[in-house]
Amino acid sequence: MAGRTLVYGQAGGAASNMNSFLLQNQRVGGSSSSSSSQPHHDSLFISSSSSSFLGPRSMVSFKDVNGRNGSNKSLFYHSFDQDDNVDEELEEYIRQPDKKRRLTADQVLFLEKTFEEENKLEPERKVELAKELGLQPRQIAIWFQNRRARWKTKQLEKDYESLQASYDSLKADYDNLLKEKEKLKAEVVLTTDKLLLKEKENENSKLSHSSSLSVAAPKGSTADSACEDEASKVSAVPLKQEDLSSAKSDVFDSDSPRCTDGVHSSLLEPGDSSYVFEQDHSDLSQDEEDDMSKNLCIFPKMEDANYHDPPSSCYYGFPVEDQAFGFWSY
DNA sequence: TTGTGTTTTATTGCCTCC
DNA sequence: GGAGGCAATAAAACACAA
Repeated sequence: MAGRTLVYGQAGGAASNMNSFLLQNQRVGGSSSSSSSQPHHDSLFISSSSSSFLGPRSMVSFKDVNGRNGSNKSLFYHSFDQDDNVDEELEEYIRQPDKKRRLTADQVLFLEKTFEEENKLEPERKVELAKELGLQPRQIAIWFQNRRARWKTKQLEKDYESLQASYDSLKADYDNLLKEKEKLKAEVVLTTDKLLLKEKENENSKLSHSSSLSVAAPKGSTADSACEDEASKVSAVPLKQEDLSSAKSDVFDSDSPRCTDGVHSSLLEPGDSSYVFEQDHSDLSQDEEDDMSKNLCIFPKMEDANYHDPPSSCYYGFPVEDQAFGFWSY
């Protein structure tokens, strides 16, 4: 956009009115590093005979931002009428084309303060600032533009750090919950095992009682025998109330040992003396009850002909593991 | 002193607004 | 259509380790 490109070498702007400029060696964050290939001069006086404005290379001295050493005209404006004692070498250096000059620390400080108050400049304010600092309005605009870009970058970094912290915190919570889930899952398995063993024990006592009444009772299936064998190994431990409530509210793990031969129907036989617990949905909302009716398998009674072949996805009226832990998933 | 990475100043091209 | 803002980029100035 050529129309916007400012030719700094042309006379114009506030600084062009100056007869001469005092250049300082003061640089932003700069050190008078010996490594610098540039000549160092505490102050450089440019002859007023030089008719052309030095453009962005023009650095105007100002001793004190607060104006303690300022002139009447401007805090940063020093006018000198002398046009002699100018080292030609220095002048050549100063006039070097395409050489960038950094703003002085005081100039930057002043601009920073201004930026704190207003990060965008009205055209009038821009010209005013340019006069104050002895710079081209275009330089002021560029400085503010670059400053806004730096501010934006910093802001993005802050936002990123903030998001990172939030993520870390959430991740830690998530990990803790996962651990807790595994712990609870293990408890469920343990409780389920206890409950199964207890059932077998009850069933055994029932069978022995009935066999004493009917001597020629038929022997059960192989699975029955297996369960009986297993149950016979279990000592008679009274079932605690907490075990029952835990088993009621939790779910069974598919990995846990089980007998699917139908003896568990005793759990759901309210009339039976060995009835362990009843399904209580009183504390469930209607929606939850609906969900249960969809997802849970209502066990048939002993008389049901299909009783011995319950759906594989059903177990004790609880969803099988994959579904059972679904509501614990995140 | 030199090589290299960072910061600052300035340009360019595109976009939006009036 | 011109003015001004922004993103991307160039390049000088600067910092610093080896």
